[in-house]
Amino acid sequence: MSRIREHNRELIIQAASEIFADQGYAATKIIEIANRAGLPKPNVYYYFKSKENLYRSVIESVIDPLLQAAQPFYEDDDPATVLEQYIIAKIKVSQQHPHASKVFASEIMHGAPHLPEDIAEKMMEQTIQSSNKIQSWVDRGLMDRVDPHHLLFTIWAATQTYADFDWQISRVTGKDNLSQQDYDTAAQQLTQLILKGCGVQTSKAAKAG
Amino acid sequence: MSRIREHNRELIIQAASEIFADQGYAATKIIEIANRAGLPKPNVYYYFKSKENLYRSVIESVIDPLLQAAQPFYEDDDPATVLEQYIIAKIKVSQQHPHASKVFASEIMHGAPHLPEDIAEKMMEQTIQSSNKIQSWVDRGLMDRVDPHHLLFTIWAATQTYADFDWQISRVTGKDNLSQQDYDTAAQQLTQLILKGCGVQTSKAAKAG
DNA sequence: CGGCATCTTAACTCCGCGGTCAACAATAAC
DNA sequence: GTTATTGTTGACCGCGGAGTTAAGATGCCG
Repeated sequence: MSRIREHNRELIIQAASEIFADQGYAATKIIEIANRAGLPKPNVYYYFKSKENLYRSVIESVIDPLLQAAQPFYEDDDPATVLEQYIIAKIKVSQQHPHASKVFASEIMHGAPHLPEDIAEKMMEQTIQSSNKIQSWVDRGLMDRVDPHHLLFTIWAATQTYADFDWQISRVTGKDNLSQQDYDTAAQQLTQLILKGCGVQTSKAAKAG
Repeated sequence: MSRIREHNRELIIQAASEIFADQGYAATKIIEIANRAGLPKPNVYYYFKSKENLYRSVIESVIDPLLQAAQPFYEDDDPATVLEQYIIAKIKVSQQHPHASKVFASEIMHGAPHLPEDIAEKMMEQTIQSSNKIQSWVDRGLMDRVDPHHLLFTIWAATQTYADFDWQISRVTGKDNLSQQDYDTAAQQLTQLILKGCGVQTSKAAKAG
């Protein structure tokens, strides 16, 4: 893989992720992507054979941050710690990968017609693990008797909303872009809401001991 | 407006809202809408002059339930009552108007390019009213010092997710469609989460007295 | 330099979909 | 009945965007 190839593929994927996020798959024109990348249209076809292929490359290029966010569930067993870290990680994804988040959201809203099955499975696997862990906390009396699935749905929705519905959020807050402080506030308030709302025993002792 | 006209317009709008929700604006073909409505394509153009016009009609046909959901904020002043009723109403919209919800979500995700400004303003107005009310509860010590905007974002996201991301929810829960019971559980758990999580004084006394 | 691979570009094809039209059928008005 | 209005239909047009091609430019080895 030559330097030029690598470089141009990156340019194109970056441009594509922005435009796919902005307009959705069907409304996106290859020439727009080419223009944003500063390249002629046939180059896009030279490096990626088709629009669909490019789209899949975009999705694949951004899976990692999305999957990484679930790490806290594998690294600890204290509900307060895990849930807090998970929420922070999720909001960070929305903040740092807004395009990726939107492409994914749009994809899932329309029934995930392009999502490779192995990726869908990986995410499903993570979900099962996370649910089981939450259930175990419930069983051990470390938090209220919540339904793990509904809890996850709420966390996903509340964290992703900062990327997916940024237009709405801009309008309501009156800011074109949220500041670091805004994201911190969001994460902190949501953490508080979830922990307190689920009656999580915030036992730092459990971690220290 | 003749009977036939009224009837066919309804058929088309119903079909259109399903397909727009399913595929998004750009990916939707008029002939698909016509087929689902059981009419030839030119009829769609006879009753609605253009695709864009039809799309706007779809949006307008479903504004009411969306706006109605905010009623609880105007009918009461007890935080526990209002928030509970609001969450129930919002989830009911997701349950009863899944297509409408999706069309709106998709529209907003892409920067609301087709949303009539007067509708956007109405929603903005509601948001301001709701925020102010929440702020007044905070000021009166009826709940924790939460940021009203972030609280609303969370409620919106968590309630809409049951319509917008139904594919994901189906996969995780293993059910093609959620039952009435599932929606009730979701509403009840989310209410509990929000009320407890925001330290809302659940004073039925305030209402009775 | 020469010779090979990689990259770039303008000009092109193809086709699907938004939108139209003109003739026809059905209904309503009298 | 006659006429006017409304509704239906198949065949059509034009555009714009996905994808192609073939020639030329550029880099990359000796």
